[in-house]
Amino acid sequence: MVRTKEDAQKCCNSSEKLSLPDVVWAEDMAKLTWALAHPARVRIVRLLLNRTSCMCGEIVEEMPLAQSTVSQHLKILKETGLVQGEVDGPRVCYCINKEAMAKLKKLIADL
Amino acid sequence: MVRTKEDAQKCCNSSEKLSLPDVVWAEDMAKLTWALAHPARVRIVRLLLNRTSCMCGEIVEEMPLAQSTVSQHLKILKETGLVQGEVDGPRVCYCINKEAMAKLKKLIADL
DNA sequence: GAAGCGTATCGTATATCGACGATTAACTAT
DNA sequence: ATAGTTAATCGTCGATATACGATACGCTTC
Repeated sequence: MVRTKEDAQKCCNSSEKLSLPDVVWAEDMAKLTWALAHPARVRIVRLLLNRTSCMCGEIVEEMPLAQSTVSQHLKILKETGLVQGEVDGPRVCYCINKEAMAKLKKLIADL
Repeated sequence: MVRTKEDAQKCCNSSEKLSLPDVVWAEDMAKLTWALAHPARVRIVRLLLNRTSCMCGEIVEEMPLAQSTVSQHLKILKETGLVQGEVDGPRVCYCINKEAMAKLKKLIADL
């Protein structure tokens, strides 16, 4: 346990100027991480990564959620760019956006 | 644009059994990513990574938020394990939990 | 023990999330 | 056109997140 002011100094001995990271960068990061900040969305992403692409209906089948709820999660994933949907007649074929995924991975890896 | 059922088949040609990832794993991932799912928390984490440790008050100074709000974000970061706080007399010295950070990085990298 | 400092917690208000069923929209096939 | 299939959207509700000021707590110092 730190006890004195000197110890505190030692504890926080970084003398570098306290420069906050770019606000835009933080919002970017937050947006992408937020896309994965729900178990259902994590599972959807994992599912798509395993299958290269997937019909919306197939996703619904594998989730203990209503179709409308899954659709909402997919909408969020699309908005963050992590997932793309391609219309296929009455169906929609979802797949991972690899660039967005790479961006997320890089952002986290570079933390 | 995909047009026929055959094309759809081609689009979603994965014949592997649709096996969902572990629910626990998904919740784990969601919990950790949720910790970063807010710009303020991203900035706090970045700040701590730059400084190895930091007094709560210093964090508050750099954020456009009230002290109580920053304290709440720190609480969330502590609950997810990403950040540790060490009491130092009247102050609290925060630092990154490197194991938790490594876990997050691995989870994302292995996606 | 009283005062001062730094942080956590409480209480509250607003906004957003997450879930669902119902409905609508888009496309196919008959 | 009509019916059927699939996905998106709407409306709603309860739960949670986020923000703040006010207050309580813990520690140090006098």
